[in-house]
Amino acid sequence: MAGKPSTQHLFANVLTRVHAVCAAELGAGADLSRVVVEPPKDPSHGDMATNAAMVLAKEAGKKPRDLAEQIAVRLRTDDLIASADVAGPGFINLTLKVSVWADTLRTVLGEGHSYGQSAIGAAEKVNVEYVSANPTGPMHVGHCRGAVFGDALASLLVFAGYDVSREYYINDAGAQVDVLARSAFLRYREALGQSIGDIPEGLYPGDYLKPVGETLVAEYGDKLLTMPEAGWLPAVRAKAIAMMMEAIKGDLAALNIRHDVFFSERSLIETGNNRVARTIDFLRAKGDIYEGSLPPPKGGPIEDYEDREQTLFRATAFGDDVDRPLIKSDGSYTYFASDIAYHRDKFERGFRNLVDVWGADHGGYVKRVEAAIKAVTSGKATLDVKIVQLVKLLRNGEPVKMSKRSGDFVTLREVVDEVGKDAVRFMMLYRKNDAVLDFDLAKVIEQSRENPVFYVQYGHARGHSVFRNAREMIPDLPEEAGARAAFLADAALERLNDPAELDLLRRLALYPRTIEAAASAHEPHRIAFYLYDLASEFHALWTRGRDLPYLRFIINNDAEITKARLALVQGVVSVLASGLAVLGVDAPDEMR
RNA sequence: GCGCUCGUAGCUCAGCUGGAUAGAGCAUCGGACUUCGAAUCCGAGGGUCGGGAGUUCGAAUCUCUCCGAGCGCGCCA
Repeated sequence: MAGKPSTQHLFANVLTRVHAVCAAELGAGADLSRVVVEPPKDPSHGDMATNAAMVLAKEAGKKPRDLAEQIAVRLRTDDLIASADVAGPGFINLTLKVSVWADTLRTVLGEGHSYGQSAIGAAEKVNVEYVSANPTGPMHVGHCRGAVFGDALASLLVFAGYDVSREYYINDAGAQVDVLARSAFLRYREALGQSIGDIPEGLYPGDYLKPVGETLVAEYGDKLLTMPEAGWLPAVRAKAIAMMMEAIKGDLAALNIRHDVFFSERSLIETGNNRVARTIDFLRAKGDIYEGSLPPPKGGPIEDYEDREQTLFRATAFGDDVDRPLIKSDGSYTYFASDIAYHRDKFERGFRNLVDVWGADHGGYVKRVEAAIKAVTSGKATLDVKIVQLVKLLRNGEPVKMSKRSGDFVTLREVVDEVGKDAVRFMMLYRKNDAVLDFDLAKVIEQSRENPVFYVQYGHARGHSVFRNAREMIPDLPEEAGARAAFLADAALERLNDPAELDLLRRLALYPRTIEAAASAHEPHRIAFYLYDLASEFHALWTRGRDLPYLRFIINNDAEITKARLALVQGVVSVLASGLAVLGVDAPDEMR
């Protein structure tokens, strides 16, 4: 937010000041891009450290430590900085004035739920595509990681100032939706009282198609029975897809996941506006398409392999390993051909930043789509494909058995019903997206430190427990968060000077930085880990009050310190709620 | 065979896009409940960051090369 005070992001604020000093020292032309200000690993090194002198020494023609000392001299006059010391190979360690931390808390209280918001997105348009599960049945548990990841990433990007569109690509054009239609037609006959026996191999056997059959009866009676397949298939297919998408949207709603755009693959080839054909023409005009044959694949013998001439996209010219076919032998487009047109459509809708969230089994597909995007946008758009790895579903450490019979998979809804939306969402995000994840149905509902979902939510609830207790002493402490923050903002915050309290304040100051780093890396898991750390420090301070009564939040004969500490608790609660909201996890006021 | 991803404490994982002595949880061992809910906290031990080479002031992080695991590999989506 352009109008916000720069003090909201303490690290950015100090970096600006360091930059100014470096420019004064080296001249305005100096390249400051590698200069960073970051929290040192070792707290004895101060509050922040900068590598400025080491990065700039070569350009300045000076020894790093000498340059560091020159920069430090100037920094010492800064009104935020208490001391600046040169250390190690040329680090400048900064200790901030104690008043900075009270000011930070005032900022947290004043900004409320917008504390941590960033402007790095500069209102740029970003398209995040996620889920995109085939509309052939309800969502199963394998879908949920990408769904949660994409949704949280989108929220994170919004919080970081991007203009985000959440998109779902409906694969409603391939052979699998014809199979869906035939499967639904069987259920239609069944609903008309015909005996259909076992579902033949190759069709979808799940009971979830029974309502589709019943709906078809309600709409058509027995009229479809007399038609040839070519007669009924389009209508049955359309109805089945529509009903499957409704089911999927319901499953997603159970996880609080929504999309702005549902984009139909079929719509790309609609008569009169065949965007696949147009895209192929476009590429052909650029010379990126040719007729030729490919060497046989190496993975193993392919049945009915036939060397034939086909229409190929010159993917190798854009970094892929092999050129890719666009048209099948029956004349229809390959999935890839549609996908190129789809991504080109995103570009034409004005998106220059594209994010696709895919499952691990699509990893081999990344290079060709990246190549296609380069070709189709002349390198003007960037695509970041986030691959989410497999989820291993466990119960008490034992793998959850899935039946071999297809159609009998573990549905996403079953998992959400068993452990709750919050546990699913948090655990899906409490791991890097490209690492395999164990999801234990028994552990995620445990109420213990072992369970990070609980641990973080409990931190939030504990804060509210303090407020409830405090009302005996301060009856007019407001219930509503914003009013409470305002009520506490004028407390004597400089009395928060215990090391544990200062640690917590430093952690709060880190939040905007964490948001920006997570957003630019497209890594929402960093928020989850940050929240765990914040909750941990809060729990620690809480427990210290038991051994050291003077550290308790509520001190009966000292209203001033009590109010200051309640302000600290409010800051913690506020940031916990903010981070949890980005992840789409509830922040309860009490645990039941 | 090729491509992508991963390899960090006994186990499960972080490591802030190259920073200082690599951190948590679990497990093991030892402590703290007449409290602001101990649903928690404090402490100890435990590491050739898969091996090797390179890039530079500086590498778990970047490059190369081996080893090992997972995923994928013309007209499936």
